[in-house]
Amino acid sequence: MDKKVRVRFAPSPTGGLHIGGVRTALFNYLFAKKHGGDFLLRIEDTDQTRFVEGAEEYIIETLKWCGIEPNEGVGYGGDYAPYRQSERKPMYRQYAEQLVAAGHAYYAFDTPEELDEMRERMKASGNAAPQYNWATREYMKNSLTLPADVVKEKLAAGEKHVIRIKMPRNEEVKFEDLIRGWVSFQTNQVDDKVLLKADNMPTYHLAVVVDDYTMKISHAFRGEEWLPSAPVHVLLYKYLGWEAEMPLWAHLPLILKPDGNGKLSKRDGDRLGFPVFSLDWTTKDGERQSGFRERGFLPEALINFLVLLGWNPGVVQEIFTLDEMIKLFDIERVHQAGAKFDFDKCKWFNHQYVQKISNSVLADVTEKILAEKNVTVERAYLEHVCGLVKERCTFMNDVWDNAFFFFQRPITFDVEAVKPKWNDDKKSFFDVLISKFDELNNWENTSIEKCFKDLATEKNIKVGELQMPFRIMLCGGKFGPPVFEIAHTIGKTETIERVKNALLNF
RNA sequence: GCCGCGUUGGUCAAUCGGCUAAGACGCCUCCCUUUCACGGAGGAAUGACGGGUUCGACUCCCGUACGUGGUACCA
Repeated sequence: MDKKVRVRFAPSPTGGLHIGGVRTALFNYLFAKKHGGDFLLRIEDTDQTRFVEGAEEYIIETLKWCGIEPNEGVGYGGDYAPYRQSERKPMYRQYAEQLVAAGHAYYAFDTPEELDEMRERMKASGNAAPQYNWATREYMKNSLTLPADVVKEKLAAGEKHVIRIKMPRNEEVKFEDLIRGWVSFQTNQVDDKVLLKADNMPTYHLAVVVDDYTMKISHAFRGEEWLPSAPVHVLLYKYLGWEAEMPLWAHLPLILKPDGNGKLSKRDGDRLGFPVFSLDWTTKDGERQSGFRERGFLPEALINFLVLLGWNPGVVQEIFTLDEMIKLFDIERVHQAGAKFDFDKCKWFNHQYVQKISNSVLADVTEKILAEKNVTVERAYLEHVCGLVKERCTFMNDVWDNAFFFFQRPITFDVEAVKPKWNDDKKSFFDVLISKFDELNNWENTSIEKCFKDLATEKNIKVGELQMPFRIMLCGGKFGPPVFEIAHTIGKTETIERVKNALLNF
């Protein structure tokens, strides 16, 4: 690659960041790192969206949490500041005017009501999707139809207007997408998109082109939903005389809903019982959306899951570190088809990563949960317990559910699992067991087990039939690590107490 | 409706014309464990359809169907 690689992540801060956005950022990051280039964060805010409180910070925090931080842009600084669209407002007008002067764009004075009227009229006459285009613009109020002096007057009077691109007739616009190859469009299929709105803010179309050009972006990755407007962008580069500087485009496949139709939307998460946001997010209406982080996901797991959604390195390996991803990443190996979000697989990745984390980190997370429940335990004990139950934890915050009986006596007992086979022989076994345990000097797994089994043999009862009641006495139910391990961990006194206590319930 | 993009098991997917079509998630069976889980061994399950091109097509081309995106002074 001869040009310096510079990619950008340009979310609009309209709400939190959903995983589609995270994946776009991730691909940008991997590509930039792979080629030793820059990864910058641009914020596409507008007058309407820039006031969504905390959205920008949320985006930055997400990238930080995921470990895919930009090295330039909002929050990071750089030579091409400002990086916030709202702060670049003055420069867009200049380029829009340049296009008008060159005859590639024009002023349009139509009010929203007039536009609606036009669309209604066209619909009535059989046009299903009326457009402001080469045909209709002749009947509208714009600088193409109005006399020059009238236009001048209107502008001088400060009349509200927009600037629209003048799409040529019967031209073919094509470009080579990094993922899809050559894509072509007929210009009469696309309408005269608004470039500059009446409030002087650019639309996305003008903004991407101007920003990508002025920020020297070399490769532009975005969701597939932008593909239909790509010809507008290509033409804009041409009309502005920047054709040679046009970035290489890659339109990423969409992430689809797991249950059928459409792309995964921000509202799908809580509806289907899984998060779609990176972090917890409260919308303007006060609606709470849960995030992967708070749900107990590890960023490495989320990233690993997402990177494989729409991309595959062609090796059997599935668990990758960020560095490995960078090494293997190849934009041309990104799929063309959308991929459905699979929460089960996502959980599987998380389980894999939870197994890798240290007991100490797991203990940190668990400590907070214990505090909420007013349980205090020694740190070393906590870490030991974390180690014992880790393999059955899918989430970081699963320890309590799998280990509560290490911290407090079981409140309920699964008596149904014991009762049917319970008898006086077994009861007397446990009565004796208590005293045998009491005499036991060495409270280690093996000695507890030996003591237990020896007594079973002596009483002529199958060990297996005794282990289950023992487990239920200690944990309350049919779950948990090996019983003797539990007995060893909670200690001799506690074990004896629990057996005594349980005997009263059986 | 029109335009764009896509289509290998339920899901993520490998294959760059030679296929007895990898692997993973999920599901099922068995082993380990008289708990749950982990681990191990197996299993069921895939090229949308119809035409070409070719000695040979999942791979290339065309049509159809289906899916999906766009069709806003939203991004």
